[in-house]
Amino acid sequence: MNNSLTKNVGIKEIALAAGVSIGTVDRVLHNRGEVKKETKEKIISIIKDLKYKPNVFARSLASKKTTRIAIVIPDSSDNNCYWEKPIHGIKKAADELAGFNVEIIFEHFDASNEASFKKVLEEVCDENPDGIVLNPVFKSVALHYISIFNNRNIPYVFIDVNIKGVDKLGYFGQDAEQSGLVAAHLMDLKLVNKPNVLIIKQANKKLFSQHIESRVVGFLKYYKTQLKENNISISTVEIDLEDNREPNVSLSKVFKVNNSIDAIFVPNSRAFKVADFFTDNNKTLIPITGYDLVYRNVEHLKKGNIAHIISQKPEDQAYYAIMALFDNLITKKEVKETNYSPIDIIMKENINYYNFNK
Amino acid sequence: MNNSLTKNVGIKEIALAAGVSIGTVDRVLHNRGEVKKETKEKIISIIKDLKYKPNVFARSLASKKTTRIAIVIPDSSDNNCYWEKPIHGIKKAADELAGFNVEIIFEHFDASNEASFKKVLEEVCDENPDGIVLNPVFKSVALHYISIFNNRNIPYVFIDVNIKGVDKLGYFGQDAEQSGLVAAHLMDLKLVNKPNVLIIKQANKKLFSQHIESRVVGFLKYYKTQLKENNISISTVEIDLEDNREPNVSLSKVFKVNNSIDAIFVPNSRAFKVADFFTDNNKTLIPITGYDLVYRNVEHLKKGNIAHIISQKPEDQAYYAIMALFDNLITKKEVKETNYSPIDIIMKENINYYNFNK
DNA sequence: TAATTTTTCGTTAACGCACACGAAAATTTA
DNA sequence: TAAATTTTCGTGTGCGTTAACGAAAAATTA
Repeated sequence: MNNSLTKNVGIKEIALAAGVSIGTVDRVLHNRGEVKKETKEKIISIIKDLKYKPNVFARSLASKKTTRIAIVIPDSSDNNCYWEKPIHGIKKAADELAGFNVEIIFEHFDASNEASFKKVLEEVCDENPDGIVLNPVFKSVALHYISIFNNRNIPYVFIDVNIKGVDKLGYFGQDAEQSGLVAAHLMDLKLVNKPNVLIIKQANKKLFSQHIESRVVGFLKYYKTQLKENNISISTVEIDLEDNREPNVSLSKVFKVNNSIDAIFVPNSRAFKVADFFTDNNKTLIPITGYDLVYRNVEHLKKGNIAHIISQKPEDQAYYAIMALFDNLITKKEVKETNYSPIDIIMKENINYYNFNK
Repeated sequence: MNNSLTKNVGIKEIALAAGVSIGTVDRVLHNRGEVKKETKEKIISIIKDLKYKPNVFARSLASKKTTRIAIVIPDSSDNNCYWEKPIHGIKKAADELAGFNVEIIFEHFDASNEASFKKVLEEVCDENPDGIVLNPVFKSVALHYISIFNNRNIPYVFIDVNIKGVDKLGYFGQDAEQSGLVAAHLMDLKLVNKPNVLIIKQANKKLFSQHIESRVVGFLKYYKTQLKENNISISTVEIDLEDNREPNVSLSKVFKVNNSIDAIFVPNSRAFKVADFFTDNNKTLIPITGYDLVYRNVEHLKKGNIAHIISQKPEDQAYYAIMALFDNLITKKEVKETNYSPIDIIMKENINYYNFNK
């Protein structure tokens, strides 16, 4: 439990070893020139030999420059209040980083509008921050700006949505497919006798999300891998939950045709709208499994109108993303490439131990 | 998102406002005397008014004294490997605190031996640390030493087990009773038709734990509050799971008498022993719900031999306890009195997203 | 009241690093 | 070769805090 016994070498020791002054050492450390080539090389090799690690405390004490971290996430609308969540994590990180000379540049865009995403990324480029936390929903646009970041040597991490094969520092989010498997298992616990399960997908193509698609894939996979394919009947309906008349219109139709649905899976954060449909119309409830602890989901969960919620700790994702990025910027500490957050299972009984944001 | 615009006040600003020198301010900050009563009070009020927060960097740069935090938890035996877990959290905290001049004094005792507990606390008293993280399993002994800590003004936090009504800084652990409710709900999902549920309690009286007792209380409460009392039959058996011949002997007996048990609830971390009983004897498995992600539980969970595990993030508990204590020691930041950790529901499908340690 | 002790306080040098300033050394120009 | 540049480097100050040292002020004693 003891910290390293060897005294940390500082720039003073390096200067001594190299036969120069600390000023010169400092110049090569921040390579701001004005050092003869040979001495520079000599100092560099000594720095490596002695395994110099700057004292972050002394550094942030002496330095007046602030590191600037940009955060690019969707704004939270009435229809997509999920993105309120990460803000709490951002605030927490900002609080802890206060005093570390860190400035958080907070940028948000309209998640249903690619142009808005582009505009925001343009602004980020202008700001030229030291690091970026990005929710890269629109892949092609994201890729364009990512190449700019790469050129400028600005490190970035992804949050919530991942893009593979790019030079990101890391990804912070959930294993979406696996979360679908969990949802399926939960339903499976509750259902018996070849049940009918309804999956409600988002109809509006503008809002297509690979992430949510993966949840459905995982859900279906469960029954395949469990060899229970023939033990269940799954139907799917596409509804535009952004439309205020929905899901009333569509679900009414569905239930007119098929009145024997035993459970519903909503692979996005709007399960509460489905629960509303049941309570508003005084229909007998059937188990609903949804995602994310947004306010209205929590309400229904507490009342028992929603059976399960899969949660992904969005606050933590934002918090850890920022902290990891900061650590990397300051101490060059490596960031794990994939940082999956837990797949939390929330029910009436344990909701109070998860619903933290004040 | 901008950090406070007001420049952080330092001891210099305080000195100016009080009309004294920084030396005097420093003296009251560390109350090392040699300050007139009136000036001391004046300075203290100014410190509060100006919301002074010491600059931890400058402090750890200048200070040569280390703050010493003692941690008192059981050692992990073969029969109780749960306590391996918090060590990871302790290591993580120690890592992050390295450089902040923090020394972790790690003390462990035999959880089945009150004298060992007493001996360790005596040692802690000799060490005279700046703060203590304590797992107060033996209440009466704990109370004795707690009064000593109070006298010496040594702050302490509880971990895993709580004692109410004492002057602790805070408690870090799970709401045990509520976790029993969750366990019951999980079983309820899986069972139908007036099932027989067996609860396996720890027989050895030396190991009595209020904490584990509460889990059973919560479990039973579920069926009461759900008005399902008459819809289930619950039997209890006391087995000393520390005994190597167990649970073989006792469970064999139980199943000889009653062969229609549908599920088993094990309110401690040794569900794997019960699972062993089934696999070793080639008995048909029934759903087992247990606690804690110790290695052998995880193995069984992955294979499907254990249905659910309730987890309580022991690493986090230790980590947060230490960090909160440290924060309080350094910045006098208040510690929330009750810090419940989430009641995590772990199944085969999401285990990989929780089983973090190395 | 003067001398002595005790209480109370201000000054100052670190801690490890960043960076401005100016000086010495090397190079170029006249 | 002397003067003017340019390159290369060392010195010194400050970041906010700690803590040692010693000085001033107050209290006590003679």
